[in-house]
Amino acid sequence: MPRSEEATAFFYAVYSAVREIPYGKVTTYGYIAKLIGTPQRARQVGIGLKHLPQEDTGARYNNANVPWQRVINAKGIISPRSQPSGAQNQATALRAEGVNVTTGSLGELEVDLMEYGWFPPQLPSEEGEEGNGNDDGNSQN
DNA sequence: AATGTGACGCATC
DNA sequence: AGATGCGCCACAT
Repeated sequence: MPRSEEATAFFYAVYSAVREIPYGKVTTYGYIAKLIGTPQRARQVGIGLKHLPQEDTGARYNNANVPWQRVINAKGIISPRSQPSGAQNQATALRAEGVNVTTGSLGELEVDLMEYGWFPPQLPSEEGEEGNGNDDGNSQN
């Protein structure tokens, strides 16, 4: 693992938090950052997912046990900066679990956060990890 | 070692 | 409304 201890620990916290996102729900990079106690590091959350290991590397967190597809940006749009087909790939993965992904006129792949967003409240003294995660958080209106 | 880039988000203009 | 600036900091060159 080519990263510093600190970066590795941060990435692990990210992966661990992402694993808490329920099937068929999505959340944002910024929210994951907030959940692990570093609300200003949404960008680093993206970096962590970008470097999520392949399943066959044997890494304990990998693209098979971390639902990376459930993380999108705060605008409710699948990050267009991934691989050329990466965004489409992510959309396909989300649709496979029942998430309605719409395509905008400019090709943006959007998810309705009111409908599918997962934003449970986190306790002030609870950072790094949280044992619960039951609320599905969608309380529109 | 230094600089540029970027799976982001929010305040401002 | 859309555009720009800035904080954040791991990684590639």
